[in-house]
Amino acid sequence: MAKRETKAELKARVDHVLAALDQEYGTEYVCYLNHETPWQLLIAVIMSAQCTDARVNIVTADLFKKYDSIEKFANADLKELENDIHSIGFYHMKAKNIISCCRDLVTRFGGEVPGTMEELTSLAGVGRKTANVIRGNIYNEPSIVVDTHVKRISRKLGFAKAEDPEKIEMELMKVLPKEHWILWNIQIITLGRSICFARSPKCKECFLREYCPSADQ
DNA sequence: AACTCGGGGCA
DNA sequence: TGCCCAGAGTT
Repeated sequence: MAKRETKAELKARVDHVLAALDQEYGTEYVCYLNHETPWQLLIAVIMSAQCTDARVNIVTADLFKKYDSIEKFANADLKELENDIHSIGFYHMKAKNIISCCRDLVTRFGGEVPGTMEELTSLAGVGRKTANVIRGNIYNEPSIVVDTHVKRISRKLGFAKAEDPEKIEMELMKVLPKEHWILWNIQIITLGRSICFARSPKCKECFLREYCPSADQ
């Protein structure tokens, strides 16, 4: 952008971007992580930190057969669980956090996954990103999931300029219509995996090209 | 704010 | 080989 755009201009551009995302990816909401229950989603998201959903899904297929309840995880042997999730990386910390998290779910929350940011982030291995996935998916709360894709693409589109994920969240809350938040998250992640790569993005093929100040060419 | 944890994918 | 990747915890 040559000159600073006004709030009205930004809002108009946001609307165009949302419409383009809807047209390209559709409005059907799909969660990438395999889960049948809230606690399974929680554990899957904890494991998804810094690795792809596809790899998490490979692990969870067997994992949720072996550990078919929160209590099984809460009483799991650390070394054994580490081995069970060995292929996803950061397995030591994640295994330790999963056990600690599930013990808390049993002792503090009656075996249920809580729904507030404070409660969720008090659990081991759960930060704002994971908490917002749960709030959005399980509790249908308006929640912006700021991962590296959302962070990068929000910066490129000029929707948020902060570096701190929590501040990005706040900036996006001001810009985006909240009924779109969950869908927007999924669409942005899809865009990030298919076109808007961190390195060598395919701007020429991007359907948001005309709305993106950072597009090449 | 910087550092650590980690294996898999890909050039 | 080297570099990147859907984060969170600790100092």
